[in-house]
Amino acid sequence: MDYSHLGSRDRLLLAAIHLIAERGYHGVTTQEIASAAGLSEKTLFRHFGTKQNLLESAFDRYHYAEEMRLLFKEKLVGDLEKDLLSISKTYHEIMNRNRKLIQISIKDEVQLPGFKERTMHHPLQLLDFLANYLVEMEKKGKAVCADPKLQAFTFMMSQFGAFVNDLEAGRNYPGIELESFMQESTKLFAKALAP
Amino acid sequence: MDYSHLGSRDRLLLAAIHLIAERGYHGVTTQEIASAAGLSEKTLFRHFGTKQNLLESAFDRYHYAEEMRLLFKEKLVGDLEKDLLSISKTYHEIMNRNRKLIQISIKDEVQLPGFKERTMHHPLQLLDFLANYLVEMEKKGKAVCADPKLQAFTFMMSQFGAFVNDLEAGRNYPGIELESFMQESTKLFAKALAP
DNA sequence: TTATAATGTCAGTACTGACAGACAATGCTG
DNA sequence: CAGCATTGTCTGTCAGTACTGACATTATAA
Repeated sequence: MDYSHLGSRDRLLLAAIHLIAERGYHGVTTQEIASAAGLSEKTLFRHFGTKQNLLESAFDRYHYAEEMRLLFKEKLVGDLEKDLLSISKTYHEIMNRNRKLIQISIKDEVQLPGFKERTMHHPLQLLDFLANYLVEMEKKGKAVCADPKLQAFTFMMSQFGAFVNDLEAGRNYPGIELESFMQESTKLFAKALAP
Repeated sequence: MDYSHLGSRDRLLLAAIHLIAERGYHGVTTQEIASAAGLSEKTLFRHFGTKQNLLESAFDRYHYAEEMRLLFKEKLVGDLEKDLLSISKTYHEIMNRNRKLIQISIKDEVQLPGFKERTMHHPLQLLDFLANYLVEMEKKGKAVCADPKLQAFTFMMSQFGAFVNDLEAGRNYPGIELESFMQESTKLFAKALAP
């Protein structure tokens, strides 16, 4: 990775995220992180004091919910399949942008308080948005939802599962691309939820 | 955990699985594993030689595919929703029985060659089984499948996502139980795949 | 140019963790 | 009981690994 155009602090943060996501918190040394950032170990400690604080600072880069709120407010067109596809695409975009932090949070060997909470806060919100959306669609007669929350949850789990599966370089199931999964899964759910 | 009724070897294996699943390979010491097993560290090394070999031995306990093959051969009744529910239940049973090993394999900080392969081999087989099943159902006029492999994949991903989500004590999404998820998700897919 | 801030170097501390050897204690088994 | 296997204890080695301090070097900006 090339971090050369960034300031020292950012280079250290990115190197840490990259390496810890790959090998875990205890699997990486501060020396390695510093080298990957093209800096000395000393500089790392001057900036962050401790290894743990370095990781905590890295997590402050996690963001997510705002975009989703925007999506639900502005981009949906009232067509079940198209909207689900929009949601799916936005979801994967966000997840991929933060994929390394999410990887770390899944591995989660470090018991930094609030990590999981912080990364889970946003999916929870998405679940709410989606369930509400389904209720709205039902009112318009464009969907039938006996249990909107569970149905929204099922949709999210399929997307989440595909994302986790894709985390490991996506080569777990040969011949299946994320793109075509998004198409197919939204088509399936659109049909399942259609009146 | 109480391993007192087992032999030393098994106690060590179970303790290792338990602790490594929770805190990761590098997050646990051989000393801790031995103590958790109620044995001395020396005994651990007498049995396994190295920490890595201990983990490898633990992974030999992973099994999976045979049950699934049996399920597809004998337990399916030709009703889409019922069969999907059977599959879902068996899937979660197996995954839960091996949940700690799967957790380790997901965290995967250790690059023990063949770990991921061994745990991924079986889901791959399940995907095949399921796709074939859908083709059969289509022939009987009980399902429509434009792309059975992708559709099977979507179903599996929803189950896998729910499983991963449930891995962390299932408290990520309050108020949603795995049991009702299985009901709802299979119902949804049955409708999506119905003619 | 000069003062100041940011970085590097290097040696070192304190601690941890995987693993080995020697020997004693305990069990089981014939 | 005698013998053998299993385990415990204690001590130790060796290689990391987070983190520090002293001092030198470079870059930046007034």
